[in-house]
Amino acid sequence: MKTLELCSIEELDIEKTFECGQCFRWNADENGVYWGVVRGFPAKVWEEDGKVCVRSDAPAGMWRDYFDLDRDYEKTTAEFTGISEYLNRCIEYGRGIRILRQEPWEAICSFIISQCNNISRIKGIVERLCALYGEETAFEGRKMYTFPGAEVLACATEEDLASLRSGYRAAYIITAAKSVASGETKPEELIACHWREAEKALMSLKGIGKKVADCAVLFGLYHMEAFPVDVWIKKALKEHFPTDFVPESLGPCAGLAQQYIFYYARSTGNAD
DNA sequence: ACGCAGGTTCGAT
DNA sequence: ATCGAACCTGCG
Repeated sequence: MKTLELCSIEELDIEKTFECGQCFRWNADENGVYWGVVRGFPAKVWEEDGKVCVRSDAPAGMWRDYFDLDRDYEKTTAEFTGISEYLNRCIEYGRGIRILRQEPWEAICSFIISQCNNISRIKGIVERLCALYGEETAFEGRKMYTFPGAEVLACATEEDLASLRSGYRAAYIITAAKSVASGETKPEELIACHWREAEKALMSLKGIGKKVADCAVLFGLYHMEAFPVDVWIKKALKEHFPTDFVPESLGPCAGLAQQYIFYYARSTGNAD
């Protein structure tokens, strides 16, 4: 077990990053310390003396990758700064957010669950899923669970998943799990190919439409071009962007812009 | 109580 | 192509 000083709190704002809606398994305790499990490793993350610290057994280098720390966000953000006053405000408001490089299957499965749900319920379902089918690992006196692999869920039936209370999404989870477990869907290939290809492949699965596919492509397959459009983004686009706006105009990291807009729109609209 | 929540599918025009 | 309704569940 080791503690790492990861980066400055300017480079990474853990609260914004974990609460902006891109992930569902990081939870803050009463001290503002975040607990989660990444790629099988339980961990906690906190701020101390202007630094972000992380404690875990994960191999060196994993956290820089997970938090996308080798990308220059100032430079990336500059690509879509100045396009509109509104977008500038979103960028300013979301400064410190980083796009997490989540596990492919976890992202696919989590965003299937996210459809037509609010964040607290999504988190509840995901937590029950991990407790039921993930591996238990002890960490600083807490029981934590890994995200179950597709091969495990591929063997489950809808009845098996009933206790998750995921509703009609249970069938979608199983379909996707079977596709990944059988090798019909190969996440590594979807990471390597063009993001439109990955989007198309995911959309061929039942229960995955454009929005869920784009979330998985952005957060789990690391294609920063993807620009998921949900009700909040739709509303923001309608109210603050020209009618002929296309996400491609934001450049190769449109997905980051999406997350700034989403976070701002949701935080200032209402929220759960 | 009853509509709605980070959508998607299916059947009817 | 486009348009609703239906789909589980739970929270306000």
